[in-house]
Amino acid sequence: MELENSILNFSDIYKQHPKHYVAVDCSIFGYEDGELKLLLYPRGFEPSQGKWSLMGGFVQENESVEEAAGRVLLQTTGLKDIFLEQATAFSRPDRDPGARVISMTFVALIRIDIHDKDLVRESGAHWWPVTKLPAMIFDHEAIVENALSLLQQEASIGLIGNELLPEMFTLMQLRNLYEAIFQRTFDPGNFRKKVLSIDLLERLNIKNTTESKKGAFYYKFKKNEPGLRTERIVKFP
Amino acid sequence: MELENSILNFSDIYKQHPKHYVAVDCSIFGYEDGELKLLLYPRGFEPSQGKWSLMGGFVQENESVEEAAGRVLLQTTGLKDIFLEQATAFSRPDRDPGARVISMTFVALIRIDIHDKDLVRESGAHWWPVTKLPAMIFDHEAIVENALSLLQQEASIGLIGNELLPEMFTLMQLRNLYEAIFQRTFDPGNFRKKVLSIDLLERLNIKNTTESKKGAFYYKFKKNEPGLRTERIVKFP
DNA sequence: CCAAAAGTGTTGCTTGTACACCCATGT
DNA sequence: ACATGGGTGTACAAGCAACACTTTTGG
Repeated sequence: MELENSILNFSDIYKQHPKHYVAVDCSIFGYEDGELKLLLYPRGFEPSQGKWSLMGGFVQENESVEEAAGRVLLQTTGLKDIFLEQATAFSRPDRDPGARVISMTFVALIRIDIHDKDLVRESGAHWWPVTKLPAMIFDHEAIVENALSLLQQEASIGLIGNELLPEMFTLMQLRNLYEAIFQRTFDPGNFRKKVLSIDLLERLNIKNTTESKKGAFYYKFKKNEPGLRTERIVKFP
Repeated sequence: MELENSILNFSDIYKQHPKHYVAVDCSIFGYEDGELKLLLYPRGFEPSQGKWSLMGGFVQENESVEEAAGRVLLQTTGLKDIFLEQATAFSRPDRDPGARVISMTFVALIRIDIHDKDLVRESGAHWWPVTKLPAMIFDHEAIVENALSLLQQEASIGLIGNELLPEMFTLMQLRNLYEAIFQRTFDPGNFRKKVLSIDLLERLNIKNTTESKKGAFYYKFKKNEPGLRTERIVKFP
């Protein structure tokens, strides 16, 4: 981070260099009605007014980029302790026409069923199916593309769903989530066997009878399991 | 990146927020004498004088973080078009006691045999085997740990070596590289079959006779191959 | 009864892994 | 001759994918 330069004293070495706005932009994913969705906000001012934007904010003096992202998520969804993962930094000097802003991007997964819907609604935000995304400002489309492939990466080496599904879910719902993430189908029998083979789910003695005649057992994620991101769930690519 | 706020005009929205020093820190890996090595620089001034440091620099106004990393690499190794991959941002507000600096980190792979050895030597830099790294400044040890696991990730889903080995190499050398990266042994026969099964290497009609009695064919990476990071080379973890 | 999902079982193929075995040759 | 790595083959296990089949029950 620092070239040695013994003529300069301590603080001069930093002062030689420019400072930058650093933003965090979050690709917030949720799952609803069998679709993977992304939360976007309408930009309220020019340029690009009316275009859609990822939720973001600026990094302040006293916080890490992770803390900034958590703060933004709390402000916009009312949720604490959200699943957050650092993605790629986007930093082309001209990416934001308003100023030179370096953006650290994040993938956030939230359960649509428990977030603060009023908070989201009054900001004009909208959940967009990832298959039908609107035009976005700046390079946000590239950011989302990057976030999506990171999400697929995650879902392929570990079982995700704890962060996106309701507390209880059927294996069909979990499979539908994976089908939404990978935009392909999975064999129901094989998917079931694979998922149950890693010992991460716990079967409840309750059945969901609304989605099938026979009724399917609900499952939930075991507590205190170290999630082990080491099992291959699906082949990817 | 921006909350709507129609009272404020365009540029005020940015001016409300603080700016930050943004650094790039590169974990520069090379391969030599059967060992994976990391290039470190002695810090020339207090605090932490004498401790070792990753090579880094500050992001300037007119460059992306990738360009900044490339510039730093060129200045320190004399090499252009180095393999560079974004790793994680480190941003704890107190990570650098000199000032609040957000560091974007990179993994760089270079061929030790062709870099500018004089340039490196006169800066006091040293190639450290990754198994015997010295104490480093700030959070650089965490940065290196992160870089190492990213390197393993890369090596497990794609065939690396083009960036670390000489133009021509034997399969034993390639295997030794992988053994250095993963700190484990691989079965020579199985490794050979796996590596050759993805059609990325080209056998030359030259043999290396210095490392074995029988002599082993040299191989090189095929040109213009899209490197396809999609094949599993080794199981990881 | 039929459709539709739940759940289990079977089979064949691919891949990984351990290891045997011959080859070539410098010492 | 023998130790060493080069290179190939084999045999077994694990994982994956395709799909058959049985169960349950609402319409």
